[in-house]
Amino acid sequence: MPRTPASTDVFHAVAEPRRRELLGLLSSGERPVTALVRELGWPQAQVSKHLGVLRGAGLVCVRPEGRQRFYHVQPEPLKAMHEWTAMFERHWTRQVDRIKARAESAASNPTKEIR
Amino acid sequence: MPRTPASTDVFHAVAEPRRRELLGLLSSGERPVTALVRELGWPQAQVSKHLGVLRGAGLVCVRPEGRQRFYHVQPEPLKAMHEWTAMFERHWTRQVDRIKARAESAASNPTKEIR
DNA sequence: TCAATATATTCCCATTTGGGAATATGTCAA
DNA sequence: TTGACATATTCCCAAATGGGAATATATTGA
Repeated sequence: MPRTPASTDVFHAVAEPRRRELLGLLSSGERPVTALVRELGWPQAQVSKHLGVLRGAGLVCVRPEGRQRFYHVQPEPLKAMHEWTAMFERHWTRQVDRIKARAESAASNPTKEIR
Repeated sequence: MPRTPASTDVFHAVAEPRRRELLGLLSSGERPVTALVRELGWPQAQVSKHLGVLRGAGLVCVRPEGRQRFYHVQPEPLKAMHEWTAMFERHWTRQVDRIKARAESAASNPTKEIR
């Protein structure tokens, strides 16, 4: 059974907190690698490697300019993730409803045990 | 540098496609392990192991009943993921706008090169 | 052409991961 | 108590992962 490698799978790619941080940074605008290295404070090799994974997952795109490479976010795959999680939206809204109902019931019956 | 283990981190937990499948199944309602094994067709040990990871990440909850254990989705952590991806929403909506604008411009200037 | 700059890739290593098989644990029913 | 059933855990293994250090590649300017 082949596992889905982080190098091509969006979910795996963003599972790494560092890569989320990197993406977050890029979300505020296109940047060359040097800028990322400076802002993140990581070794350059690591930044490049993480960018490589994000690139493989289609989460970022490169625009070469001279000897620099400007990276920017490619949001499509994240949209898929967003939609997958949305599948469970009704669960958490329902849960909030339950909690609210419980709180209200507790407020009107102060002696009653909360459960 | 400690990595975030799949056993406690939501993003890692959900990075595994099998676990997404499992969650998807559970999203349609609480079930005992036996039912999951039957519906998924995986070895029982694997189902239990994946459930263990999901449990560790707070994504599912157990309700013991006799010798069975009923699992159900615990949506809170997914909400966090949903919100994280939402951070990039403006990117994909903007991108759609760009694509639309391009298509419209192409439609009104049929001879112009698309870029 | 040569040196400097920007970035990617390679090699090595410790750790984690998921699968398979076997086994342990807990619960019920006879 | 004993055996069947439901589920979790352990052990072993091959593969993948991220970090560090070093090195390769490409581009620009002197």
